[in-house]
Amino acid sequence: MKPENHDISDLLPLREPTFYILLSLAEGEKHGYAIIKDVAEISRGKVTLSTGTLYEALARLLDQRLIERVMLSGGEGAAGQHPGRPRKAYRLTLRGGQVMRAETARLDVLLATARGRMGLEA
Amino acid sequence: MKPENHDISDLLPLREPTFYILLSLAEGEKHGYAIIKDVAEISRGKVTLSTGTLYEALARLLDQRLIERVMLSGGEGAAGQHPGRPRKAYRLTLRGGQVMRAETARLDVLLATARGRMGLEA
DNA sequence: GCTCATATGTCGCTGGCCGACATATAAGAG
DNA sequence: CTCTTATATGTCGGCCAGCGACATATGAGC
Repeated sequence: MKPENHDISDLLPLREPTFYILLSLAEGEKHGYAIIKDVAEISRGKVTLSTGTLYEALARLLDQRLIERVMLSGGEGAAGQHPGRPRKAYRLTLRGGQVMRAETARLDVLLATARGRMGLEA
Repeated sequence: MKPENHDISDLLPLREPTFYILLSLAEGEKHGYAIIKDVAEISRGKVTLSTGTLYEALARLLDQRLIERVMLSGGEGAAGQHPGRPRKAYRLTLRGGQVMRAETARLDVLLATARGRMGLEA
């Protein structure tokens, strides 16, 4: 076996930035810069990804096959016109979706446990 | 003002081990070794703290005043008899409780956001 | 021509986690 | 009495994700 088939639970406690990146891609495929703006929006300004965090995370997530590169365009006269370097779009893989579901489930249990301990006692 | 009064939100995305340590102390004061066993129990075996993680975290949390040392015993003929080195017990401070509530609130919002994005669309 | 928003990427540092190791002691087995 | 086991605290080196700073590139608008 070569391709390093990691168990999903091995990569599980996702850090906040990583979680938001995958969540952003869960809505639909995007390129890096769009992810930064989207994450800032859905976190209501609380999480502003630095480019270092973002592009390093994307490389790592590609390596873990949680996301994959997307061919942008493919033709037509599609106005691919935009400022900046050529875009590279990414999409959540099935595996990536599994990880997201596993992580939300983990957080769910964590929250339930915390709620059970705080407030009701002490 | 000297004592480095950090804003609560500054220390906010708690890592999983740290979250469990504080959660364990939310139930009542404990010493280090007891925290390790308790965390293993409430996480249903998923989180087993190494002593490195635990004692370094305790030192850090003391520094941030999220927990405080507790005088154990104080007298009587109290059977403080137990194996191992002398215990050092810790307790959650008011500030520590605030951090826990802020963190659970953060996770709550995060989960709601994630639920809104996944499943309902894509 | 200059600046601005868009767009991708690298690098060094830091902080928290982790495994390995070190130390200490009381209880119980043999 | 010794040996093992469970209890108990602590240090150290390495790793990895995040982060700020820096670098680069380009189309649009002034």
